[in-house]
Amino acid sequence: MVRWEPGTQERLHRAALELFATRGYEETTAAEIAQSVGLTERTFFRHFADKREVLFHGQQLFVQAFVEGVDTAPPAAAPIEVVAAALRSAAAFFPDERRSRSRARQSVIDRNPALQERELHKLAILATALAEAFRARGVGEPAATLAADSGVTVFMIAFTQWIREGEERSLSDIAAGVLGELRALTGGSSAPAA
Amino acid sequence: MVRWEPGTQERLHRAALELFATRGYEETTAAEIAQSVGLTERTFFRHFADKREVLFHGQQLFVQAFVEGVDTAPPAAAPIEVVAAALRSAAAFFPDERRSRSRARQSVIDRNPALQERELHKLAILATALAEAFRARGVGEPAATLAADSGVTVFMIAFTQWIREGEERSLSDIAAGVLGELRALTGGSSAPAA
DNA sequence: CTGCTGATGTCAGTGACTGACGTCGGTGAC
DNA sequence: GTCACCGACGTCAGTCACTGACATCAGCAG
Repeated sequence: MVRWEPGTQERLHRAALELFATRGYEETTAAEIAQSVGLTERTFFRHFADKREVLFHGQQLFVQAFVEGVDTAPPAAAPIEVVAAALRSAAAFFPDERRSRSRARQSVIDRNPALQERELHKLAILATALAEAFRARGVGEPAATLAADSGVTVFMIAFTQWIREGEERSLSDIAAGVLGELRALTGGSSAPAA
Repeated sequence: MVRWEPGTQERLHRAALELFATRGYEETTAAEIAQSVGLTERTFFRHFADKREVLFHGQQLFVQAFVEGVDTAPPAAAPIEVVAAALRSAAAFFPDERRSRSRARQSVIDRNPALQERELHKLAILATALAEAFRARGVGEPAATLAADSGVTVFMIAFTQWIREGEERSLSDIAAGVLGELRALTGGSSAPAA
């Protein structure tokens, strides 16, 4: 018999999402989350740096997929093509089955400014990692940062659309369309997909 | 004789910046900031929603300048031209005399993740306001959001460069250059300014 | 059997914030 | 002139996020 249940962080993450969704983020204390899975507040804070962080458990893999999309793009690809490749790689992390769960999670974040701030910070970290990946391919500054930030912006616009009620296209398809709009906006040459 | 000194928020803002810069953000309590200008902690929190907010006092005018740049651009201007106009308007808020003070303030923010989160949030609010201004001009979605986000991204890259030690170009000039790089990156037509 | 390790519990403390209520010059109605 | 009201502030008590220090104890290596 094991002394403690395994997967502590995952259990806390699920419990937190559940409580935040039903009772609200501010109305839920860290102690309550911990108690709901049979742990103490102190243990909660050993696993997560702060109360917000519990909602972002597992994001690491997503960032990794996004960055790998940049790393594995053909060496000769232009930055904008690399962004497109990274977008496809990142979008693969959100198959359609996940749409409903993603929507629920985003709803919690959208309802609380403190959580929005943390999300923005995570995206900034992602953009920093992407910029570094671009530099590793030989892209200079400020092009690397511009490409990274643009990629994140396009992704978030596409993601927001993806979880919208009634939307049925895949995240990858939506992202490709938004990237086309960006090209049209700044370059003026390629028209956005219909 | 007045009962209280005027300009309470401004005094708190200055005192906070001073203390954060010398002692560090986390090592400075809200009560200390308040006491340093002869007030109590309770009064501090009547003027600022939280401890971070004191550092962002006055940002409203900057956002206003940025948005007005969009509003006052020629009706026929293409979105990318409108972004350029908004950038000039926003950059006018940071004349070269302000470079040193801006650098000091940014240094405080860069040293603390909590402050970075708040700054990101402020930028997100700015981007939202800009997107609304674009929509008011008849720009649809996602173009409006893309233009707004791109404008903010370009501004921040330029701002970061502007406060760099040794940099002597004006913020406006730097921003114009970065915008050119963005066009080159996504459109591929116009080369960045040398 | 013994000693060490790692995840957890317990406890006490700090600091960010908040609600309730009291204080008191300044101001306008009369 | 006075008197009621208002607005900016002080005081106090309380909650909750978070932290450091120390204790506990099943499992594992020897």
